[in-house]
Amino acid sequence: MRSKDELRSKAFWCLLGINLFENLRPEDMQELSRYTQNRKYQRGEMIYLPGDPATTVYFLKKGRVKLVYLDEHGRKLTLAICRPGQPFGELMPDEDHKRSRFMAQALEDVELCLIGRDELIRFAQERPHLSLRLAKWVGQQLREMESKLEDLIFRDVPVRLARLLERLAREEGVPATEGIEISLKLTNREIADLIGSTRETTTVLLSQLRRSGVITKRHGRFIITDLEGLKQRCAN
Amino acid sequence: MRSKDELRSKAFWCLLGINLFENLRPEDMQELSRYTQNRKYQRGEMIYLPGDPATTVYFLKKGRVKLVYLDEHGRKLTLAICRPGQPFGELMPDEDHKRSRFMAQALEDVELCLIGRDELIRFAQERPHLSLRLAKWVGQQLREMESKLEDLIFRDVPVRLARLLERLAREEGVPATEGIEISLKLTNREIADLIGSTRETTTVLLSQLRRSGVITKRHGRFIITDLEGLKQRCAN
DNA sequence: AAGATGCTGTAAGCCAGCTTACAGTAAGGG
DNA sequence: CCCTTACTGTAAGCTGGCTTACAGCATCTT
Repeated sequence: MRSKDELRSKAFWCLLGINLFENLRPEDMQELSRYTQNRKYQRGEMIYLPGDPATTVYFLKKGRVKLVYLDEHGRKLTLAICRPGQPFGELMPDEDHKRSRFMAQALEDVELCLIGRDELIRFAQERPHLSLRLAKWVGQQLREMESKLEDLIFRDVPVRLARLLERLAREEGVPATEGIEISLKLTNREIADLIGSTRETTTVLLSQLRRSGVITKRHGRFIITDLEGLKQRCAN
Repeated sequence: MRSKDELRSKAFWCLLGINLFENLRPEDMQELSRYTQNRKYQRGEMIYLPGDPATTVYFLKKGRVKLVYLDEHGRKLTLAICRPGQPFGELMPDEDHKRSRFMAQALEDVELCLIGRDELIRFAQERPHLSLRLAKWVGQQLREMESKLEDLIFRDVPVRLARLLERLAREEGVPATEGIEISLKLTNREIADLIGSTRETTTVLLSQLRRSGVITKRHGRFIITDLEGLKQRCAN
C-alpha cells in the first residue's frame, strides 16, 4: 500500500501545469492538493449534466472536453472546447446555488482533477493574488461568451463556419503535408452545434468548401488546404 | 474654497450604496475614495464608445444606463440596462488591453462615480474579500450573457419580446391603475435592439400585443395590463 | 408657421437556412 | 462476418423575419 505522502505528492503533481495555479508557493500547492481529486473519463463520457449541482470546479490535465448548452427541446449549442491546463465548471454560480444549464462531455480520453467550489473559494479568500486570477478567469469566459454572441447575431452561417475552422486551425492545428490539420475528431453534427446551425446545412457548406479546395478530410480530421481562401470567407 | 477633507468625505459618500463596496471598512472606503471621480451625464449622452480604452470601471449612483454592442455595419444589440448601485465597464479586459467593443449610453440623467481599473485591482490585491466580490460580479455578467445567448438562439422573436417585457415588468415595474407600468422610456427601436430584432418587426408585434389587451402605453411608457397573458407568451 | 427630424404603423416581397425525407457509407460489436 | 447504429450527402419546400417603401404623427427648432 502506498504511503500518504506518496499520494499527496501525486496530487500535488496534478496541480502543476494548470495556468490558474502557476507561481503558487509550494506550501500552498501542498495544502490545496489536499482538497483535490483525480478522475479519468473515456471519449464520449459525460463529466457533468445539466441539472447537476454546480459545486465543483475542474482542471483539465489531458484530453479535450466540450461544454454544451442543452435546451428543453433537445437542441444543442456547444459553447467551448477546453484544452489541457484550462479550468471549467461554474466557479461563480447564482446566489441560490442554481444548477448549471450546461453539460461537459469528454471529446477524447480525459484526465482531470477537481476541487469543491467552496473549498477553492475559502482557499482563495486568504490569497488575494489567486482571487484576482479567478476573477480574470471568469473575465475570460465572459469575453468568449461575448464573441460567441457577436457571431450568432451578426454573422450568417457560412461565415460562422469559416471563422470556426480558422479558429480551430489556429488553436488546435498541427502542420501536415497538405496544410494545417485540425487535431480533433469532429462530426458534422458537432460542427453544427459549434456554429449554432443544423447538421444538413453544415454538411452542404462543408462540401462546398471541399469542392472549392479550401479543406479536405483525412482519418476523420479536417485539413485546411487553403488558409487564405478560408480567411476571405471569414468576413461578411 | 472647500477643504480637502470636505471633498474627500463627499467622495466617500459616493461609494455608499454600491453593492460591491458594502461592508468595506471605513478606512478602506476612505482610501478607495481618493481614486474615484464623480461625473454627470444627460439623457442620451455617451459615457464611453466602442474603441475607447477599457481602463475604467463605473458605478451608477443615479439614473439608468444601457450597454450596447455596435457592429461594423451599424447594427446594434443592447446587452444590459444598468440600474443605480450596479457597476459597469470592463473590469477584466484582454491581456493586450484591447479596447472595448461596447458603448454605454445614459438612458436618463445619470450620476456615477468612476475609478481606474488598475487602481481598483491594486486596491483589491490586498483585500481578498473584495477580489472575490469582483469575481462574483464578473460571474454575474457571465450568467446574464449566457441567458442572452440562450434567448437569441433558442427562442423566436415574439417569445423574446414577451420575455423582455416580463423581465422589465419584474425589474423596472411600478404598480399603476391599469396594471404594471414599466418605468422606462423606450422607443420601439430600443426594444428591437434589446431583443435582437428590427424596428418594423417589433412594432408589428407590439401592436398585436396591444390589440390583444396585453399591454398599453401612456406617456411613452408601457403598461402590462395582462401579466398572465404575457407570461403565456414567454414559452415556446 | 413652416420645416426638419425622428418615431410609429402597415404591408408587399424576398431569401437564408430550417425541416423533412431518403439513400448511401463507415464503423463498431457480438 | 454480418448486423446495427451512426454519420454523410443531397434535395425539395416552407417560413420567420428581414428589407424596402411609404404615410401619418409628434416634437423641436428658428
